[in-house]
Amino acid sequence: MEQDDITLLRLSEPDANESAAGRRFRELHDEIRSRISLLDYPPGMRLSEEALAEEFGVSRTPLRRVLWQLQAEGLLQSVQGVGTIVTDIDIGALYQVYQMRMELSPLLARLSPRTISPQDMKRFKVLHKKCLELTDNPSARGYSVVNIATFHALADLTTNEPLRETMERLFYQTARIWLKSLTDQDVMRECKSLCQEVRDYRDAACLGDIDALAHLWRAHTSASMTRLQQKAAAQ
Amino acid sequence: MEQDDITLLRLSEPDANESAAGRRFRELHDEIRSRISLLDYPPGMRLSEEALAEEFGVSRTPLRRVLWQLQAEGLLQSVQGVGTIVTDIDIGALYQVYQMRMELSPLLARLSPRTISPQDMKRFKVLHKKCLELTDNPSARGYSVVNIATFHALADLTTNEPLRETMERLFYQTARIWLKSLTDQDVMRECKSLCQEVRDYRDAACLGDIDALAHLWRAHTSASMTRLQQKAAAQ
DNA sequence: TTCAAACTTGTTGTGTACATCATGCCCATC
DNA sequence: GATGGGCATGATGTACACAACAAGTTTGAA
Repeated sequence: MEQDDITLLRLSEPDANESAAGRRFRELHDEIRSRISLLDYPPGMRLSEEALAEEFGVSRTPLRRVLWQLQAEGLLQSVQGVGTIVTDIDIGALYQVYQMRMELSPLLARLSPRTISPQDMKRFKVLHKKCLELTDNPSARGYSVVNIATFHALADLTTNEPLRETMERLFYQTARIWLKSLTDQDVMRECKSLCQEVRDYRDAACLGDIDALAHLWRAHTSASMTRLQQKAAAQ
Repeated sequence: MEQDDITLLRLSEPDANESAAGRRFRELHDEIRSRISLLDYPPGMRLSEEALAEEFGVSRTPLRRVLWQLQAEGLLQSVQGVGTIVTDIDIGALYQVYQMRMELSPLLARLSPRTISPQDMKRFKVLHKKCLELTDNPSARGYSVVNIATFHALADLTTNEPLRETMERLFYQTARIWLKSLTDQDVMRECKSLCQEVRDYRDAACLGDIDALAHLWRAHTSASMTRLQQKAAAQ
């Protein structure tokens, strides 16, 4: 599955007239963002600029640009003398982001939607296949990989760049929260839930019904938020 | 009016536990963003990192962080060997941003709105007074100052940070477009239009009706877009 | 024994020299 | 006179040394 992880997660296609520096920046950004989202770098962890720079074979300067970008996106927080810390998110901010996401998802079908192509249908079919594999062998990390890939499959259905960028920004602010403090039982339940969700998307996509896709997305986002709130209240 | 410019435009309040570096970054960012929005740095202009660093009394390193941020916000574009260029915006991207902004403005009243305080009412009253002064002595720059301040007065009515940040980001992507290629007649007409717009906001604010404010905002944003399209079609 | 001050260590922030690249000018050549 | 190549110039990109700062550790005296 590791090879598929890459094809599922590496989604920002290189621009034709992108400079070498620009490409490296984007690759580093996506890589570190993945690690944060998959809890390789859990909230509260301190990252070392020097260690990361050495690992990626660059000096601190270009790496710091990446960390600043992730700080602007709300995933990192740098403090002089202390370090660069992976941010946590409190329940209040989480709720605000989810509220916003629920308002944005219907826009997928309203603002410059693409017509659903056979490639799109295949993409959702592959995602559903991954989901089935996942329910046979559930894992928090595997769940997150499919969850992120599903988001990108949906977000890529609009050609409205401001909408797509905003949805991506907000999604990654909350994506890692799911993996925190999930029991094995929770993981199993969430994997099944994701499987049903992706099946719904696949069916709507095969019908070419982007309006249905958008409303399904909103419904599932809302349900996720509710489950998260119930879990938070139970603790 | 110059003194009022400052009170109108400098709106990001300093955080209590903000580091010296963080405050300097925010101040530089707001200052350069203002210059871009007010066409002190018009689209296509090449900025010199070294010259800017010298002007602000810092080295290139902290200044480059500001320029990268503005690049991420779509206001600048750096190319090695050429320079840092103030971006222009094509009609297609402009339309996409406006579509998005029209969908976001109604959310002002739906996502965590504040109750309108006497300070808010006073803020809109002051804005309207500035508008009246502006119609007596119209200028493109004065129009833009009031326009930007009006945006912030509206955006500050929600406590939903993701919403506020997104609206701000999108607003500044299009704010400077108005000033480009406006005849004196256009400026006069737009100043009058802004005056009516702000009067509507003031009246709604004094009634404490944030729902009306949000819908007025959407309506005026839509009208602005329509006027802009008509002007583009006429050229 | 306790507590506080100094020190050590490791981090991010800043300044600066150099590398890399694009552009326009100048001059030799056709 | 036109044109193409080399070169000077100035821009951003990168690397590195050092400053500023916070936290833990040690050491000394009360």
